[in-house]
Amino acid sequence: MGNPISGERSAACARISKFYNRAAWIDGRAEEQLEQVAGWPGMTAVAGFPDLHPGRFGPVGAAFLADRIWPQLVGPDIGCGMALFRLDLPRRRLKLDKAARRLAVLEDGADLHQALAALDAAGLTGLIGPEALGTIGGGNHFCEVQVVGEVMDHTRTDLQKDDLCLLVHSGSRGRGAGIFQGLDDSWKQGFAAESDAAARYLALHDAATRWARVNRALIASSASEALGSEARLICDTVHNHVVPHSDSWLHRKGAACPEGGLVPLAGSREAPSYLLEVPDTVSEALGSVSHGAGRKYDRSSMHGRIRKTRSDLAALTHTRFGGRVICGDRDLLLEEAGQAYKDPEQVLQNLEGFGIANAVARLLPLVTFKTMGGAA
DNA sequence: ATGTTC
Repeated sequence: MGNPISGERSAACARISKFYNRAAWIDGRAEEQLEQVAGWPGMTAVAGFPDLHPGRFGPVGAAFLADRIWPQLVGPDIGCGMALFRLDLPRRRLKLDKAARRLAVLEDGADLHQALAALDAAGLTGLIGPEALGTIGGGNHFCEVQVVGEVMDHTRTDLQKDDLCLLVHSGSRGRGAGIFQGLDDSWKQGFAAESDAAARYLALHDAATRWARVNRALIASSASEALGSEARLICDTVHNHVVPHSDSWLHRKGAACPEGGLVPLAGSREAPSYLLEVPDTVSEALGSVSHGAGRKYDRSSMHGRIRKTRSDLAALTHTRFGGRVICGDRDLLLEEAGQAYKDPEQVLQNLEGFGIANAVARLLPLVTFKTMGGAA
């Protein structure tokens, strides 16, 4: 593996670099999307990562460099990302069922005073309100208590085996979706970088991205307080955004932007997550890396893959690691089952094989909090 | 993804 597998399909098509090999599980429709987007006007480089899977407006698990701004390549959940924290709590003091019950406070969101103070500290007062701040949301979002199973690289972390961590995956909730839906039709051809439309979008996008980061911090704060602990940030990495990059615009869709050279790779409730270090030495990767295992099966097909008897559904709330899953929404419970996701070990193997990431620590899921309610 | 989707 050494170099990314790249191909130039036509003069008008951006260079496509694929950071996965034949051993990776890649849906053919996602590759078609990758190739389609590479042909969009002004597209200069595209990178596909091993968590690649089909999305609504384009593939997820990819980064796109263009001379203009394409809001659909960021998608509705502007600023969505993953934040990893170390919990100041010995593993022996974590009782899974008790912890699972206590995490129900996440349903309420952040305390209003705390939310307003956090928004103010982020310079968002007057730009964006506190509503829904501190809530996880739906879909693939979660707040998960994890235990360090192994540290592979002690030079990049002070985490130790058996330390507890918190991995928070959430975004800008209704904010990003509102910004995206509020755009007029001109976005379909992309926004010229110097246009007023681009400036308006970017101002809203940047505020939503900062709000999402505050959201993840407040989720971690509520969760750690509920567990009688404190959370110390290790890294917070955005995977849906557009930012300036070498005189162009870099769009990340389900592709993580490392922070301090680190990024969490989310596995699933039935598989390990990883803390990765990203050397950023392969320019074709566009400063990006996989954000997780990536979906293997889409949501609707999961309804046909898992039986919906009471015992089958109950089995989904306990994992092979002895972990707990809190998800009162039955549809979401099976749509997000571990088997809906690719094998993160395989994703990691590809990332390491192409030299774009190295495992620092392996993290095992203990309590995956999704939502209390929504049961049909 | 979504103060949601009859």
